[in-house]
Amino acid sequence: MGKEDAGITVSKNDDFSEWYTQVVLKAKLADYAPVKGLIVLRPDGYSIWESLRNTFDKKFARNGIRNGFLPILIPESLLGKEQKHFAGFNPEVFWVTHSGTNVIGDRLALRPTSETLAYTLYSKWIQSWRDLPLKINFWNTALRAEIKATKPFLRTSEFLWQEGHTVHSTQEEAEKEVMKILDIYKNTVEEELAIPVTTGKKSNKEKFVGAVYTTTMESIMPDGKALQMGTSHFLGQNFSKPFEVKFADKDNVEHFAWQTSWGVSWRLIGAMIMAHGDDKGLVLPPKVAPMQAVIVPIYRNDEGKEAVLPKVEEIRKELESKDIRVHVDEREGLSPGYKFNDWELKGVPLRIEIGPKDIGKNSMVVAKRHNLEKISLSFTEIGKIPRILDEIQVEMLKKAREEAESNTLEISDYPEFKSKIEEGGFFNSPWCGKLECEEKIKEETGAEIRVIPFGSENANQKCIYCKEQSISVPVFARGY
RNA sequence: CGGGGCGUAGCUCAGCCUGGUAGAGCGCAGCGUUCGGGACGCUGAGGUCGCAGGUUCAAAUCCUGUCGCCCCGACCA
Repeated sequence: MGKEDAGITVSKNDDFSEWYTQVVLKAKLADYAPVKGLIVLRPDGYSIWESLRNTFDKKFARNGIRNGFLPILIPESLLGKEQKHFAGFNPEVFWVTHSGTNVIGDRLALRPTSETLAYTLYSKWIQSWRDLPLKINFWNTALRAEIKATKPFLRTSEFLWQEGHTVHSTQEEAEKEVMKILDIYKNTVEEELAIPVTTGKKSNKEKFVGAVYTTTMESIMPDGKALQMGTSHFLGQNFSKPFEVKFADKDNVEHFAWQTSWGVSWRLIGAMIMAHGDDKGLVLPPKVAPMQAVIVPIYRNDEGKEAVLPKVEEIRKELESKDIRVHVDEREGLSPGYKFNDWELKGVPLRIEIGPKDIGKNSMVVAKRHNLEKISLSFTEIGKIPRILDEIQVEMLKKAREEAESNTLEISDYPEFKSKIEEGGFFNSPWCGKLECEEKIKEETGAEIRVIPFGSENANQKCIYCKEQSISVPVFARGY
């Protein structure tokens, strides 16, 4: 490849979709698998997932949630036990129908989600109020056949996620858990990935089919489309009844339990790529970056090399002692310019350049990936690096928040809604609560209710569609 | 599922119409010169032309079938 197409060849503004795919592939986060709709994670991509997983695991543990493991095959008889749930997933289930040449009678589903399997076991494990609450999280993959065009991380037929399943003795406690999880999701996504989210409830139409209600966090992407970042469901007794998840209370009366389920997927990585990337490639938030700083030594000849490398090594060790994930680019035969572009493509937050000039001045050039700013730091100021990384993390969230705000509009006039929806964005528009209006709006504009933000109840306005009294001001948007 | 396009080197593609030695650029390997924003020269490796049949003295090229992938229209994290 020549200079022109060594990096990202399209602009994020001109062809967002192509830009996204190129960043994923060229930054070496993932690659396509031999089977349509499936992707392979490469170490830099998987490392981001591991980082998120570690953060979530710590927060889950603090909340009394432990990890377990569930098998991938679920018999059809189990999957069909909760009818609405089953109907919702049926078109996209992969089925295993043979073992070798033998036909399997009760065919096996590759899990689209594990509620039915988990709760079959839960009903065995739970007998008494003393067994509650039961809170288990599962890191695994789910499989859902995607007929429509797929996109790495955003829509694939198999995706990495976590699914948490909790059981409680009271409705109140279960509902509290739903909110607690949503809160963990929100602060993790904002603090680690630097992506602002809007939390609230899904409409009845958009909720998880098996749930009493679904809480969600939604983000707006730079192309104006909404992306669901995670959901936390209150299941009520919708599953505990068919699966007989029952417990004897202190008064020795048997009750059906109250349940929750919740999940986030590697879609979060896709959101991170879209939210922060630019025309030079990926931009990683320091907290999840596999490498936080890369040192590029520069020298012309052996003498230069001998002068530069010991200093580079010294700096590397100092940074490592401060728990900075640092890498030295020792590749021979590549020009500094090539390396700069290469690391920018891969999104490493800080690039440190050390060459003969710097040795003379006792300083180094530090380039920030997120704003392409270059500063000079003396070798004695190396202690500032961790703080700079923290600042970058904060600046990235701030910038993403400003962008999201500028893409959020208050619109109560339907013609205006229709004319502006083409450009995308989050539209805060009053709604009467009726399904017909929600459906008509979707049909006529492609926009759906992404989230009804907490605290958006409002009876003082008129529904944007039917002009009757509003009950809330949901976020309408076109989605991924 | 309905409509269009494409399968030739690791990647992007030319060659096919009009059958006759399988090509280019980039990438890759070695050597040398380079090195502060995508350096250059030389040498070299790398191919069952998606697969299976057929026509022919001869098939990447023509015919038939088949498989796979990509793009556009109804569901989902």
